[in-house]
Amino acid sequence: MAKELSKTYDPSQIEDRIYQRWLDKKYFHAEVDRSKKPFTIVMPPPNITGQLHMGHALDNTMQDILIRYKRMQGYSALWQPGTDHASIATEVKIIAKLKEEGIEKEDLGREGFLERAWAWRKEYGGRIISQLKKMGSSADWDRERFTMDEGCSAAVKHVFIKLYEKGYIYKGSRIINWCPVCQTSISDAEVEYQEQEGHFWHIKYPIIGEDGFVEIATTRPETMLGDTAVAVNPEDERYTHLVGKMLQLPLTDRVIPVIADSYVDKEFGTGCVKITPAHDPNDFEVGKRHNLEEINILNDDATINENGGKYAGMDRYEARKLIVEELEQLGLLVKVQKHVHNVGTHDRCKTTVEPMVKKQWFVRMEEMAKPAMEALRTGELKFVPEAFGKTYMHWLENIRDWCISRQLWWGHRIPAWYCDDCGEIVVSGSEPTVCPKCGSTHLTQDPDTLDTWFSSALWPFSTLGWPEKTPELEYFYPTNVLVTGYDIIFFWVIRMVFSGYEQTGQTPFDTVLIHGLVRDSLGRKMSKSLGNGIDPLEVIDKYGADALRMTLVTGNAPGNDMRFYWERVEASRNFANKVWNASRFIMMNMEGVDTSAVTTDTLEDADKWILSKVNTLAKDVTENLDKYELGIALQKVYDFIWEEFCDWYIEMVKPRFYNSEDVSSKAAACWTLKTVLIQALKLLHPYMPFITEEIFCNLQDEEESIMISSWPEFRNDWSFSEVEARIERIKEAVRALRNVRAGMNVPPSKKADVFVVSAKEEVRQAYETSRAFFAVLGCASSVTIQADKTGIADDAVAAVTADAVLYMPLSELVDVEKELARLRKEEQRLAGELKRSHGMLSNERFVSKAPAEKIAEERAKLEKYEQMMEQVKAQIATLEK
RNA sequence: GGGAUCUUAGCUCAGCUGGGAGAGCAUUUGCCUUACAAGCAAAGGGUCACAGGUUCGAGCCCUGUAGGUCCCACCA
Repeated sequence: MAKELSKTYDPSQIEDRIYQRWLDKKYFHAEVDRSKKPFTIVMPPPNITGQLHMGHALDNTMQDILIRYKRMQGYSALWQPGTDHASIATEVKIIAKLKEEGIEKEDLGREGFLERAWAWRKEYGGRIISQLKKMGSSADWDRERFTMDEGCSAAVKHVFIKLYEKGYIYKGSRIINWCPVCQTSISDAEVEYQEQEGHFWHIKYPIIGEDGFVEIATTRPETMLGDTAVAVNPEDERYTHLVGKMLQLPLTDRVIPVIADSYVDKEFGTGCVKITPAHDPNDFEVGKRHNLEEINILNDDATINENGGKYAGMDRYEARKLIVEELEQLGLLVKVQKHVHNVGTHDRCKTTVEPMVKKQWFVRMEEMAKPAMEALRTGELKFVPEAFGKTYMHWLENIRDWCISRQLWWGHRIPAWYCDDCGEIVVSGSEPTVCPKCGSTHLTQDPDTLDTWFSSALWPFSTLGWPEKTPELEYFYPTNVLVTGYDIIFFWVIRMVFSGYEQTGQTPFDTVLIHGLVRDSLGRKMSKSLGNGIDPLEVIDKYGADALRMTLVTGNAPGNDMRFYWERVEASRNFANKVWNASRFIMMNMEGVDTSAVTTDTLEDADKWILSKVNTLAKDVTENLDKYELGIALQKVYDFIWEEFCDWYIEMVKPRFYNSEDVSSKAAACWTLKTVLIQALKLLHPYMPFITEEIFCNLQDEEESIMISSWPEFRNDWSFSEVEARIERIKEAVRALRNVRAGMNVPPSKKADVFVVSAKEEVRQAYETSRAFFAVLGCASSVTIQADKTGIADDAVAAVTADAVLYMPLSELVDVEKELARLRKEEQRLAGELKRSHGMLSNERFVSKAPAEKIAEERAKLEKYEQMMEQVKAQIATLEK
């Protein structure tokens, strides 16, 4: 039975209660169900250190919309949630917290530190999940996973061992990016380049055995301590005579050769390049080609090490300053130029990274990248919007081996042991007791952990039980759509795809739906340092989760960034209130009305019109959702509810409740209101789950929840195109009336007699059935429908529509001159339309080439405008008399 | 250097396979009409960056130009 609803919608009273009920009823839980088709989304696992921000809010809203939609369509819809251990991010936080307590990481030791880390996870790991719940997220929380839980850890080990045995994982001494603050290696993807103003130091290296110098230029003079050659281009005639000569490396007692390598650009700088194989990726390659010694001059904290001689112990920048000074004193500094260049920084802490040669674990990428590229080519994998597929491809085409070892404690420990006696590497799922090579029982496990993305890369299948062949894996995998921001395509999407193909032989998902960033109102990235972030929880607190969700998907195309304005949230809140009040109106009026006898045959024109409209809406919205056009679909629902349903239909129907004794008419209206509202609520539910549920449950008793009700489908028996056209004509007439009245500033309280004149019988018939609307919508005191102008005052105001002229005798209000001006303006407008229409139809090429449908359309328009023109001219003539 | 993307109303943005330019906010006018003033009715406001091209027809497709944003590469 209908209940009383409060006058304004108050989400805070409702959301938590509804969410709890959904949880209690287990609506979010998806089971393997062979009678249904599966639909799966894996949630990008938020970091356990994380707090909900607008990025999560957007990402999860989009996923929730899709999963709710599919669930209503009858799929067994699984939204697989979980959290990420986020090795480096978490470790940094824990270290900071320990520091507050005056404890160093090393004081605790590895075991002690991990205990603290797990305690942290226990304390904060659930925080972001509870925040996601505030958003209304309908993820299957019973299946919540963690990247370091038992299953995911087993999957990680399994993959590591498999790839190692296949030769795809190797340990090697290669140049990697080193963060001196976090004291760990990082992958190429984690290096962020920042443009910085630096200097270009030109330095002379003396040639041994002759009076002369080679001039080099560098942005990092301190690295000269690790120089083992100077290179020139083999085709550079300026220097060919120097190749093979030896140079004295200043400030050291090292002697280094001049070598020839095509890597050197003749045009750039002096054409001579100092080669530091241990601290520059390009130099590293050159060094390999020429068998140069790699001299590491840095400690892990970026101070100079013992290889730097007297500079040992100094910070890299301190050493740089001193070296430059000393070179100057020696007269070896030629000049210093200002130089803007890109400096690699660690994306987490923004520290300038140092390329260093270190022994690390790598994943060989070349082979695994192939199926990932092929997937996009064949269309097995697609991006929405498509353009991001190019970004994906480009990265894969230029992919380099992935450095996966991290000098951290929090994470998956690398399952490799070294024999203390013979150095043999043993990779194994469990701790080996003897060295298979020498039989020694002294084995030590590699201290390093894996890049956090190594486990995330397995997320779509590890969460479903892989490598076990679970029913879930078989049923829900491959998943359907992955929703994420464009900023983590490289980190995550690509790695999931190649891992999916390598481990399961299939793509992990067929569609990647990309969204942009939520920026502040000035278009800046929301960031902690700027302090311009808006807390989604604050928005929910003030306006409700539905309003926030709606704001995040309104008027935004996939992949585009959006700006956050509080005004937009208000607009969303206003819409929620509109829906609330429309529902309130319906519930107030359906009390005691028996609708059991209503069939589509007993419906009136207006009823059929709105029913037909909502029917078409269902079809359109479904199509848009299937194309991931979430914003467009919502816009359509919004327009329908606010304009068609509230502003037109509800107003049309009021007389049937207020002044009518016609019980069957009232019943038809009531049935239509309720039916159409339910359809609209269902279409709105994925976007605004709370308010739609609250209303749905108050409105009817047959079903217990909108979220498990069925998605509206197009039905032929609800399609009335002729009635639709008829009512649209009536709306046009009402609008024309209102327009005229507003133009003369006639207040709504001033009612007027309305005469509808049309020579056509069927037109008069249509107005006859809709005459009541003119009173309620057009402030008419009476409506007279007739075939000609008999009995209508000459100075009555005329509103000309396509099929009729509506006259209002408002003599005392009418300023004839102003009225004539208005009509002349209308005449001008019509003349323009007629000209355009005539032009098109007299264009022989249009008539011969355009589709027949378009031509017919244009002819109909022409006819309409001709009729209207005739009427306007007649009215002008009448007034001019 | 390579690539992507954007340029549409005062502001922020939509605009699906080409067929008479839309929304929200803001502005102006009139309304407390018994669901809603978080509302109702109406109005003004756009050479769709610019120049070519394809087409019967271009905001949409192609080429170029200018400006903005982002990503990749990293010439020491």
